[in-house]
Amino acid sequence: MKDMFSPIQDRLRRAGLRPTLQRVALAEMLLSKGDRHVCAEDLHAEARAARVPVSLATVYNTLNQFKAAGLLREIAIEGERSYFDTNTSNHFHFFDQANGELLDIEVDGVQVNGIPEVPAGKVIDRVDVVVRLKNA
Amino acid sequence: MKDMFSPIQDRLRRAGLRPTLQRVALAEMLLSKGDRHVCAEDLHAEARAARVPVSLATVYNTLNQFKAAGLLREIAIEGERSYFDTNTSNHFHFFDQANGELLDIEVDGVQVNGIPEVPAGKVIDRVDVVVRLKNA
DNA sequence: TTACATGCAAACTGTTTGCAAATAT
DNA sequence: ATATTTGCAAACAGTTTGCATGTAA
Repeated sequence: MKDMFSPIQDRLRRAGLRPTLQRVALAEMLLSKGDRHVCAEDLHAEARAARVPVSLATVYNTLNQFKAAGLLREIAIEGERSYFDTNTSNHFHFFDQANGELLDIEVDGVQVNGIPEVPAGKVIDRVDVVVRLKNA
Repeated sequence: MKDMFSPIQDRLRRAGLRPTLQRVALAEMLLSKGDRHVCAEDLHAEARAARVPVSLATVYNTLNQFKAAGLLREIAIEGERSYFDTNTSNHFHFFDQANGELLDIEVDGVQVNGIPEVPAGKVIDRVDVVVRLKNA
């Protein structure tokens, strides 16, 4: 049984990241229970609540490393904190301005048409769509 | 001639803001030369260069007041600084990730179709579209 | 004359970093 | 054994605020 590694450990290794206690724990929380939208502070609190010994600085560093490795995506929402999305596939967001909540919109069926020509020497990396909601 | 006020002064007054020296100068720079995308630091530098006596704190306060008054709009781009857009009409943006530049996309012809039903009790406030560019 | 606006410096928030101790390979 | 990672506290950037001074009405 000595070569049994968890899928999370393998995934970190493949991303070039050593599967340390903290990284495995954070990756487990982020990547194994469906799509999530987290900020550093929240994830840190959650980790501490789960008795994972990790500092806030390490949570920040880890989120950035995961983002650089393509395991997470940063969401562009104006405001104080940075948010990260565990869904790295092509999709859009509802943003509830009343409570700051984020919801995924699966991209099937959503289309953006009529985007004008991009400036010379540039190509489209991706298109972000945020549907801002307010109370009715 | 005693009732000759500049259009900018009137506009501030109508927004419930006293047309002080600083506010008039900033409004002039922002609202009278076409659409602009500015951050506080840049606007402050520009004002100082134009010999307008204004502190950075006042630039921040003024941008927030103008935003609250609907004279400006904040743009949701992840990153360090906040950006404000003098174009408050319905439009989208190109965001050049290589240099952080923003460009307006006029909304004529651009359409977003197939947005799913919004959660109960909520309505769409507006839809933000950011087309992220990278070098070809 | 009175309420509001400004400037300054200090406070604050979210985030990053330097360095010594701990851990993965 | 060695390179990497961690934690802590200090540093940092952008932004906001408290208070005394100045200005608009």
